[in-house]
Amino acid sequence: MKKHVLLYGTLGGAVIALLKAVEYRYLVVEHSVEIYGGLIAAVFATVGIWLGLRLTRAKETIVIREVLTPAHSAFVRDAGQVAALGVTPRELEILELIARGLSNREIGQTVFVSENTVKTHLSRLFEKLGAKRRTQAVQIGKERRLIP
Amino acid sequence: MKKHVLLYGTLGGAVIALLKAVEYRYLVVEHSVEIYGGLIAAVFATVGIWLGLRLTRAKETIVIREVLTPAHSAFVRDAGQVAALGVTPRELEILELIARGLSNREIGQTVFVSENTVKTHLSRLFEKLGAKRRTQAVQIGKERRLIP
DNA sequence: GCCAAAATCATCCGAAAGGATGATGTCGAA
DNA sequence: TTCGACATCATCCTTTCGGATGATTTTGGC
Repeated sequence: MKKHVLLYGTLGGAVIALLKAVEYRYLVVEHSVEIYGGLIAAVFATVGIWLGLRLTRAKETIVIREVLTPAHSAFVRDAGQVAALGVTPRELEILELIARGLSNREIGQTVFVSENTVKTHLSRLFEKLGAKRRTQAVQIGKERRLIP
Repeated sequence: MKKHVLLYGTLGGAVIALLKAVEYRYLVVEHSVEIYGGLIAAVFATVGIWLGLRLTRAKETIVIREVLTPAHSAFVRDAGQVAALGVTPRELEILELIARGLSNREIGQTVFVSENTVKTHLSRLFEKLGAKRRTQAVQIGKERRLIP
């Protein structure tokens, strides 16, 4: 949370500084309140939404997903297996993305972490699943009903 | 999304109107830019975060639609897809082994060909399926009913 | 506030995978 | 017999994976 506070502080400061600088140089000051107000509002609304999204991002992976495959019933994650293997939510999330065929880099980009982080998650996951390769991890994951 | 735009518009208008009203009555106009900027920033950041939270919360309320086809029916390879993509039997065979999590070397050993051969089969397969990685090939293969 | 689990990131290094290309060999159809 | 599809193998080179290790930061409970 500290990071966020800092972020806001800095951002606010920057915006205000920018406004001051601009005010005395290029823009007419008439009706500036509306203009600047709108500007600030827009910027902070954007940042706010972004932040809000980030805050809750992947809060819980317990969401049950439905599959379009017309041959199988709804997927229900086997919580027992998850607990027995000690697989964390993040690891599950990444396993799913691997099953979708993403590379480590792509996974990092979609969940907003570095490729390195993805790799460490994977290392641990492999160990927990007893897998030597990502394809094997996917196979085991499906077998144990960790992923659809 | 229209609702959000409207919401923001109205809110922005309200805030600015409020500011105007206040400006001419109670507050000193000196340094008002900073004060109002901060105010607007705070308000919109809050609203933004709140909105962001709402957005993701809604996303988590995923509905579970489901098809009621009987449990596992035997797998039937989609010959049409196979023909359409021009995938050869050997390539299919290897794709299945990949889906089981085998490495190229292991596949070569189980099918009695060299690792190099496996690789060329795979290269062609990837091209036909439009896959960049083996995991992706497996995903596509399952999707198109080339493999169970 | 403190602690443990989870998540984050990095670096080094070897192994595996993937791309590009060329060369045989086999077999069935034209 | 010639041609084309399929299968086989190789070499060179780049990218991606995965293992090992160490470290910091968040976070949830107590």
